[in-house]
Amino acid sequence: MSKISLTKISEILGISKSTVSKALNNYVDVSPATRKKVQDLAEELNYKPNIFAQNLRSQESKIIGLIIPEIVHYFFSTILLGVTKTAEMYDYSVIVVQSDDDYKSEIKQLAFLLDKNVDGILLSLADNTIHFNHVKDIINQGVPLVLYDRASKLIDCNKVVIDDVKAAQMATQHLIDIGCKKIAIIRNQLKSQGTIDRHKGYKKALLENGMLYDKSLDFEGHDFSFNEGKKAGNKISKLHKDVDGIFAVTDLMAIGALEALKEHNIAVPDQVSVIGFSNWFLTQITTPHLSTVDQPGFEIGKTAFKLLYQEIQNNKNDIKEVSKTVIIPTTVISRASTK
Amino acid sequence: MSKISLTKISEILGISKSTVSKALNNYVDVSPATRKKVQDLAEELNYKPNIFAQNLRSQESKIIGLIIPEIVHYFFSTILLGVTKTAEMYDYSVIVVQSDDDYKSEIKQLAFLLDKNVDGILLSLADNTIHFNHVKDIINQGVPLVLYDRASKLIDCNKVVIDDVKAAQMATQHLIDIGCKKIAIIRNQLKSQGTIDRHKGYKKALLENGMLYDKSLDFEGHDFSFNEGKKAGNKISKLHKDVDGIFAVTDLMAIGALEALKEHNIAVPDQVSVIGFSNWFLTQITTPHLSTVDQPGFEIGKTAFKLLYQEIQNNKNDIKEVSKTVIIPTTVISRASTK
DNA sequence: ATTTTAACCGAAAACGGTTTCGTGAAATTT
DNA sequence: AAATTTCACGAAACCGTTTTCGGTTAAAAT
Repeated sequence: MSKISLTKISEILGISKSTVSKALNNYVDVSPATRKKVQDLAEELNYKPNIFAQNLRSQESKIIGLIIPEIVHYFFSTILLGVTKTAEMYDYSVIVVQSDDDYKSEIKQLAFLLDKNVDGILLSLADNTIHFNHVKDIINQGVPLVLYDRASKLIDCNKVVIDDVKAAQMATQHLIDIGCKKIAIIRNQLKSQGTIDRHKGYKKALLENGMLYDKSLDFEGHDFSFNEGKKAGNKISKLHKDVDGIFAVTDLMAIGALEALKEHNIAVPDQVSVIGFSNWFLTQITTPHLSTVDQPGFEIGKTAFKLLYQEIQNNKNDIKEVSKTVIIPTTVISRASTK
Repeated sequence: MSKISLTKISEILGISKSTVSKALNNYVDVSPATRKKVQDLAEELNYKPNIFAQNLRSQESKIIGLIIPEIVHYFFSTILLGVTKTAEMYDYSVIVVQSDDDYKSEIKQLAFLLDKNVDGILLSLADNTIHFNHVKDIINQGVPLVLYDRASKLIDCNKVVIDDVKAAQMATQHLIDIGCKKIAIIRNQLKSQGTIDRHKGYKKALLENGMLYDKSLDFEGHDFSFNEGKKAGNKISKLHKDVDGIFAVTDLMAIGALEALKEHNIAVPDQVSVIGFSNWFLTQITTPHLSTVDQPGFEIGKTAFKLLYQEIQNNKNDIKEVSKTVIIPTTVISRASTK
């Protein structure tokens, strides 16, 4: 009934536990005969080394911590999946916590994870964190940490992000390519870096195609919800009957706009083309299906883990490397809402 | 730089590490004076006990494993959130893995978690697991395990589920209450217990209201996707112009049906009322907003953790309790799609 | 026949806590 | 004053593994 240990096996076989350990770990200084004896018995008794003892010895847990601003969220849960699936392949497991997109909570969760002695941390910054000492402290303590998706230039560490400017530019370019002449943008306030960059990308695309940025076509909502998107869509329908393209910085806003256009009997894509951002599951069940920018969450999670893993290994071998930032490419997905 | 340990503190203070340990853990047999000395120094040096050592001693990790069929899924990610938030309050952390809704993978993931020495496991059975020895074995080994959402009567353990029969019955009853006389059901094949039970509930509601179950109003799809829902919606629109109520066993199917009705210019809810199941985020952004049955994921996750926690405590104290099944109540959410 | 080398094994320390048990001194009771 | 109890502390075992460092034997080289 009781768990079997190295000592138990050594007692049964009448050899020392050092030898048993070595036999199981394929050390050279153990004879083929005893090695076989040991391995056979271990197999028979279904021996599993005690992880707690191994952890204590090696001072590592083979567990990483993942801090997510909001777990119940298509994009972030896709990242979570990418992280766990990749971690598994390296025999790592991941414990997940949510920061509720809040600075104070983020600090708490970091402390929670450190208390649990994780080998490293994956962090996406909360929306309202503007000071970074809590993160810098951890990095200075020598704990491997990589930022994903929401990073900050003020923190020197490995990061994996997308290029929001370029992605937004490509989305806008897509509208231009299909012939749109008057393109509106729907966004939330210019607070988070993501929104700021997407706004930049929109303007950049216009500029590079010799089109003027028109402030009256720039619609700002209070957040990036369905309702704010719908409000903006309503305004566009009423005020700008000549708008023929809409770029919304989130899929949710785009779908809101779609709804508003429908209510004003404006045909999509015949009169107005609409493109969103993120490629949420949602976009595949709207009518018409929504064109969007694919933000590959799984890939981001996978890459983030790999970076962290590398950092953990380097740490063990006292190797210092300069920080790098991996940019995951995004692609425009053209569906029925743009033509 | 190096981590500070009990021994280090004891050396600085010139007392034994036993006393230091006792001082920090508020044992009675240590004088107030030395207790204060120790606690002050520990505070000053920011001493944190080494979890690995504690784990080895206590043979517990304060970590539980959570197996989810599909992480990127509104309902399941809500459960995940409920589990982690509750676990935190008990100073437990949770490592998450995905079974991909597959029996073989489920077995692997269970082994993975056991290898990690988790204190207990939360499991939602994969769609295609019909043998349960892998689960029973673990329970017989004495590992605390509770099933959530997708459980089986053939496994004797703690469970937390919803009453699908009752929930579906209530949904159908809601349609009846608002005056529907001819109610169709849209569902997938009668394979998973969930679908079987929801189908039962539908028929039960009809029966109890003296309405006849009409096989031609029973629409079976190949899965529970948007498209299958839409197909069924199309058939209803063509074949049964007098149907005035639709119960779909998933929100996704309901939304598909909504789409089909719209394309046939059938007004919802004026001509047909539609109700879905699960209360996904989606249901709040359809037009009209979709009535549905709330399946409280957070509550399920929370309760599941609490049950598991109790089981872990009982295990430590050699208490055996009979298994119980907690049923989380569901509620009908009436929105614009039913009237 | 003696020395060197290789092959194999085990004792013991280390990781960092917790907990039992024993001991000496002081305080209290007879 | 002698016997008893209380108080404060420390030694040591323990959790289960890994790994270093010697040591013993047998085989090979001189």
